[in-house]
Amino acid sequence: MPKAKGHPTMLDVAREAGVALGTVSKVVNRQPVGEDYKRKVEQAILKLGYQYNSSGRVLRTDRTDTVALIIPNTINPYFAKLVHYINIALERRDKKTLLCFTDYDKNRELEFIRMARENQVDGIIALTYNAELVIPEDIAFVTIDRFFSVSVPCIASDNFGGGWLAAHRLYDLGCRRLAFMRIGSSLSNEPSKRKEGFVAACVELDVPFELKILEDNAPFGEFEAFLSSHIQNGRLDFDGLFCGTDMLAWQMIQVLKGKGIRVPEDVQVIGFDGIRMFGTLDYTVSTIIQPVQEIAETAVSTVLSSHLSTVPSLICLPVQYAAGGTTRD
Amino acid sequence: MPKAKGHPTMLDVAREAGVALGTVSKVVNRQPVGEDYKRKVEQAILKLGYQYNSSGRVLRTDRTDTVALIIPNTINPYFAKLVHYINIALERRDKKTLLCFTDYDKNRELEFIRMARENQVDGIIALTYNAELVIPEDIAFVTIDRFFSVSVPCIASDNFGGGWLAAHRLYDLGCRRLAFMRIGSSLSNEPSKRKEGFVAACVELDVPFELKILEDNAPFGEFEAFLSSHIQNGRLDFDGLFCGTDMLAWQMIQVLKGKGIRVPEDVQVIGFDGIRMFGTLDYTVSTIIQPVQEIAETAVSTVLSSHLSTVPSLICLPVQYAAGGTTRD
DNA sequence: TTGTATGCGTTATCAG
DNA sequence: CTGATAACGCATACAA
Repeated sequence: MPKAKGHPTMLDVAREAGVALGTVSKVVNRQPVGEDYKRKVEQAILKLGYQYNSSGRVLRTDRTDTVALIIPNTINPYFAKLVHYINIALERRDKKTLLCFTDYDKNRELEFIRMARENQVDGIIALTYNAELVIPEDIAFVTIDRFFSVSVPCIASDNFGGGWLAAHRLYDLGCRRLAFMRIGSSLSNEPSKRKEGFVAACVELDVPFELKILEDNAPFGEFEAFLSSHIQNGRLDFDGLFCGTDMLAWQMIQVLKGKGIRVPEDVQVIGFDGIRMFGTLDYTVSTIIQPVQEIAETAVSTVLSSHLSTVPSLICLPVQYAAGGTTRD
Repeated sequence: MPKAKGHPTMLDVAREAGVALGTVSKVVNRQPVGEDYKRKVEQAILKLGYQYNSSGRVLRTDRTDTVALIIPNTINPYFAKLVHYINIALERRDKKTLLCFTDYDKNRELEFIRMARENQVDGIIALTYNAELVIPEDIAFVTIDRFFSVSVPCIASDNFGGGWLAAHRLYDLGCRRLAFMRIGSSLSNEPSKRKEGFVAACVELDVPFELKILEDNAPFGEFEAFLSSHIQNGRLDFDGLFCGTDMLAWQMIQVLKGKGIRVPEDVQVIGFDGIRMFGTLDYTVSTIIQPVQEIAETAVSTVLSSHLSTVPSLICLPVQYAAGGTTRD
């Protein structure tokens, strides 16, 4: 009979079944046990309404089967998708997800890492823009989109290839003068290679191009000014625009429309990310699709196997183009 | 000196500092301790690189400071927003979020609840469409958008009021014949009250209206057929449309455009949820905004205080209208 | 105040 | 294959 207070434990079950504590543990963990014993234990479990309590095992084994996911937020649809597929991938491996939104706050990131270690997580997957982040060596750590060092595996899209693809696509669609726009951290992270790939392709194709890159805190109006400066007599002087993200592409399209420039008739626009309306409907703009599911899957399998220390330090996964109404294909 | 294997524990710190184990515990937990002792302990912690390990406390106190969040996915922007604000609200109270995506799978829901209890979570917040779900009585449980019983607090928007508001708004904007469309579970959950509020307002305003409600598995084409059947000579025979969600509103607008009906010139459309482009830009359609942040805040404070058993069983939070380009305001 | 000792629920070892 | 018992790291009641 269980003690008055609290739930029954394995010991209670053992007493009820008339077997030893260890036997109960084995039954619960599906280890080989005599048929008779197994049945007796199972009956006792049912009778007492025993519920397994993992905190004992955590203390004993240091295994929580939990992975911490550190990401800015889930409002941004790209992050939301990432969180979704990472959780699914962990779920499939019987791991739990401890979720941490940083809102780009450096202190919060540090606090979360501390907390995660305190909770003995089996690993950490982080998407962070914190340049100064010091990554603990004694815990499995995998980053997304941001390379820290060879000892910390980083998973990302083929951002360079995506930029290259965008330029080529615009060229193939008839554009002969291109522009690239982006906003965001001056940090040299993987997504910044989108520009490099774009520029490389432009040079390769021998097509003239413009670049407009804003810092995080720059006033948005600078983009408008940039566009205005390229409009002469109501005509834009470039006919292909590649934006660092779908969101920026969308915003720029609104600005262009406000200035009487038609998309895709006057200028064709390609974004990056592969965001869909409401997550599942049409693409918001023509775009370079990030393989979010593959990124998630790779991050998870990497973080769970990273004790092997034979994992590559940077994994780039292939992107893909999709038309979304802002190009003439 | 810590034992060769593993990290140093409080006992190691105590030995290093020349104090008792209990004293270390008190310093770590910020309980009153003599200045000298405190300093000695802190130095020892630094010297050994001691890291607090919560698994001991969990076993000892049964407190994990963790809440499980069970939700279909994070692809749907409404869910994504909810996850975001719930995590933030928990964070602010120094609680951790254990994330579980069900993808509408009933077995997964049950599995997650079992897992959550196994992990001794302090409470569960669930958004579920499972009608048969049996909610454990011995754990703090709060639902969102779905009322189960008076002993399980449910947090939701004022869905009835939202439907009422939508009809009134359309009327005020000049509409004189209305329609309502919705798709989804036949389950009698809180969101289904959107229709009731809409109907009540139509009756009150003495304005004629149509209803088109599809089951989850119904072919989408039925909506198109419905719209087609209301088009005579290229003109729609109603001038105001209220949809159960922003997503449906968006889809219907595409269908209408395909049939040559202009929005908002020929028909004004209002959705429900308050979804914005990319989470932060313009509203996707004119809409009834759900107070997601308040829902999150309320769910969290309720689940954390639900041992008081004085909490109300249904809390409806006020909604609000916002123009989003699909109405003539 | 500080120190000591016990127990939380489980796993794992080792002797029957 | 089973039974007894010792950890695991921490909190806390109780003794000093």
